[in-house]
Amino acid sequence: MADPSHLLAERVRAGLGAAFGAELADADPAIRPSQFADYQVNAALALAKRLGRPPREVAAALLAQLQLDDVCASVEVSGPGFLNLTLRDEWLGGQVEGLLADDRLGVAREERQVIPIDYSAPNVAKEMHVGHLRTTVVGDALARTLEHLGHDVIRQNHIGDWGTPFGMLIEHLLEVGEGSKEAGLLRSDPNAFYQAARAKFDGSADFATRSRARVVALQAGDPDTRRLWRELIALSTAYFNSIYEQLDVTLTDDDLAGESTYNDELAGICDDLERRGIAVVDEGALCVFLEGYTGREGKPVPLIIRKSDGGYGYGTTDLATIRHRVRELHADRILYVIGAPQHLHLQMVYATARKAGWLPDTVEPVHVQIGNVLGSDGKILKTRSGAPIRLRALLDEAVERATAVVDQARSDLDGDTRAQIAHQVGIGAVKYADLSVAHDSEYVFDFDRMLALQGNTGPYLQYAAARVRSIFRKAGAEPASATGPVVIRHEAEHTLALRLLGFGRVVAQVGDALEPHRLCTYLFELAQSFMAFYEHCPVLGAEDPVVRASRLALSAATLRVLVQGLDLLGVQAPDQM
RNA sequence: GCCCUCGUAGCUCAGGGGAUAGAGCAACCGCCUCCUAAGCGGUAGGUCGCAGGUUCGAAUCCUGCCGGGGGCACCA
Repeated sequence: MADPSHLLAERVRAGLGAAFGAELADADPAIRPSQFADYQVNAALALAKRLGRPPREVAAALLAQLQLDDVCASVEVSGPGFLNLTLRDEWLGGQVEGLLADDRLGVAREERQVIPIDYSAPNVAKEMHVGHLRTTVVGDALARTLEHLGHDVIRQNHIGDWGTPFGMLIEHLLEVGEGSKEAGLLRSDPNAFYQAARAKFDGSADFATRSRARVVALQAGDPDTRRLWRELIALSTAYFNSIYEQLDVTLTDDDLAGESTYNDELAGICDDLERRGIAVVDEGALCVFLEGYTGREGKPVPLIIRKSDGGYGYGTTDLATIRHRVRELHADRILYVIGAPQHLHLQMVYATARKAGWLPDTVEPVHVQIGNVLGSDGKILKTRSGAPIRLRALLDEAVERATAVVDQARSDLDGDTRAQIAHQVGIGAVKYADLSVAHDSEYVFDFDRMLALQGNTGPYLQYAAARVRSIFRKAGAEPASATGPVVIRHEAEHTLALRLLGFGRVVAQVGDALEPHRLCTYLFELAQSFMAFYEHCPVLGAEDPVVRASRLALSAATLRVLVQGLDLLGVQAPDQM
């Protein structure tokens, strides 16, 4: 375990026991990062009252019993009763050497859980928008991170591939002809296809009638209709995949688990719930009423599982989905990386599934709420209102802007190399922008800020990694060959080393709290620490070969943590920038 | 009306019981004969929405209020 706070906590507990008796040995040592030292121990303040002694006296008594000489260069009582700990440079150096010898860089393997993750979930024949971008990017980062922690992640792309709009879409596809240029829009500009179908539906009573009939045929399993439906899906998934590829997202066709997957189970679910009295017919619809869910005027809010026209909504498919994930996939945790507005609905689905016995207490469903993306007016950014932003256009523009910068900054490189870098930087910038803010907070969408290439951004982290690589390129050495020994003499080295040791803890936190932005914050601070080190501590120019070897090792460790961390986020690190 | 969520520097956001509340952007001042200046160092900028409460200690926990956003029966 590379993270120093584990060891410090152990030592402080032992000290507490020695100073105040065994019954306090299990007290919270309250080790925290400190702005006045490497760490601070806050235990004395919390224990002062319990012991009936002044906090500073408690701190002094604890200090007298602490055995930290091998780890800390100084331990002192400070302020009202804090203990400030500063780690020994030699100890830190040894820990970094340990990190370099560890191919997991201090990330512990956790007890294996099966974790289906529901994310991305775009709709067939529709453009992916900024909302999809966020669930896709956040979900993918969680999938990568949990996998790295040793879990069995099952990606579930719950695409919208069923429902009444398909009558209209199929009729439109039939009219424009399969293989036509119009049909090809499904791959490149799905909204154009959808809107054309919609326009016909709204403008022609005859078309609308045929569309409705087509829905019936689709549900009845009419072979021709089914074939056309599959064609729609094939074209749409080609579009999704092209976006995923551009975004460097790990989703593939193997992860498709669309709504239609559960069609055959829906009637059975309804019958079962109705027979057991969990669902009742109300105003013609089959509903589940749950205690504690009331809406307007105190009226109970139902989870509708069968509409009054006999059709099924997403409540029913969501129940089928959760049952499948428990029964067939043997899930331990189920992640729903879905928009925050759906929180109530999901709570009701979970509660219904629990009531039906499909979701045992041992299985934890978690809604990873994705905050709405707002326009500059502070209102929700919808594709309908205002100028819709096509995801494809957004990604292309990100790469274009990066291209302009790379072309200008690195005219020495050939065109292909520059294009490759621009792609990694542009896409990385967009993904990092989505990942670096808390997933449940709403944020104001701003092209310029998202695509900015300075500050707390993906490109800043990529640049830090590129600078390390540049050092090794210049040295003609491989990072893997830089193994130390690590001797720390400069403050910037000390700070960098300390930072490096925190990686495993942060990754574990991300897996636990499901908050990738914590990893972003960590990596940004690591990159900042490296930048300061880079400015103040010449690596190749170091005269003392021992110092040079040590700094190379610190650089190598930084590179590995940065690249690994960025990889967990789904962001690539270019070789040079 | 009920429920969820947010309110922290001019802007975008971290921080979710501990010291003088942080970062980026924007502003201002410095730094390329030296491993990539997409960088580094510094200055300035905040009654943490308001009011109570709990606590030795509250931006953080509790209650109320104000303000923004969202949700609340057949679109998913």
